[in-house]
Amino acid sequence: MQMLPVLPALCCGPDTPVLAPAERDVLALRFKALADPARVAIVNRLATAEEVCVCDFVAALDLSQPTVSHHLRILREAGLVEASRRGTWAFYRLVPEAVGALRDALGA
Amino acid sequence: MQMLPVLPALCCGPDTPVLAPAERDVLALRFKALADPARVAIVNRLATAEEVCVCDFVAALDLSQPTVSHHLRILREAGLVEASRRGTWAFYRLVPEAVGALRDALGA
DNA sequence: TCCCTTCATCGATGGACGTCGATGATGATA
DNA sequence: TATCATCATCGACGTCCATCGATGAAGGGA
Repeated sequence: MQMLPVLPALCCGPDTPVLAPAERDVLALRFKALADPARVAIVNRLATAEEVCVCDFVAALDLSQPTVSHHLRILREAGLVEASRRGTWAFYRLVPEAVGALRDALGA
Repeated sequence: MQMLPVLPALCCGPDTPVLAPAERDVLALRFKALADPARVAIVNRLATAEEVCVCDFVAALDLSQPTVSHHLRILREAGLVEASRRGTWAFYRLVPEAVGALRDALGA
């Protein structure tokens, strides 16, 4: 069998539909929220502590208070954690559904 | 009961041990590998295609060939994908164990 | 041998990110 | 009211990252 000269050789067939750009962006945004050692430590701590106040994170991590607040903000905007103020302190806890959705994205 | 003035009030008890720094770093590095829409799309495509050549990624994503090669390099160094050259083309496929380990890190 | 295709690497550039000190907002205490 | 503690926001600085054009390495075909 002879090949057509205008179609020299193909490594793969026609492309299958790609993941929708919107889904790619939201998934990347959530993974980006975990793409930092400090934020990994925060989520890990919340996974076993139910509820943790900011001052505890500042004491545990070796970071300044504004930096810790910055990381918590990123996790909050990604929907992975949620905060509630009681008196002087702010307590953070995990959002299990968001973490579960991220886990599902990595395969059944 | 009256409180000691030098210990005004505490929001939480003594800190529990944090996640080991080495583990935090390696987890953050792998999540960072997924913290980009292009790389999310690459992994998603590999999850349903078994083996895909670079030229297919260049055609599917709206990025230049060097940029695609750059993203594939990051995923390779994170251990999430592996490559093998056959003739002119380079084929990439997923490393299921690495993806599974990342999924396990998000909860049992 | 020469040319073409595929892919990786290099160098540069613009933008995003992590970090901190300073400041502001809010609640508790005296 | 005045003061203190907790926490969020702001502004700035240094570094890392995504992107591209240009170049190089390697293989296939004429």
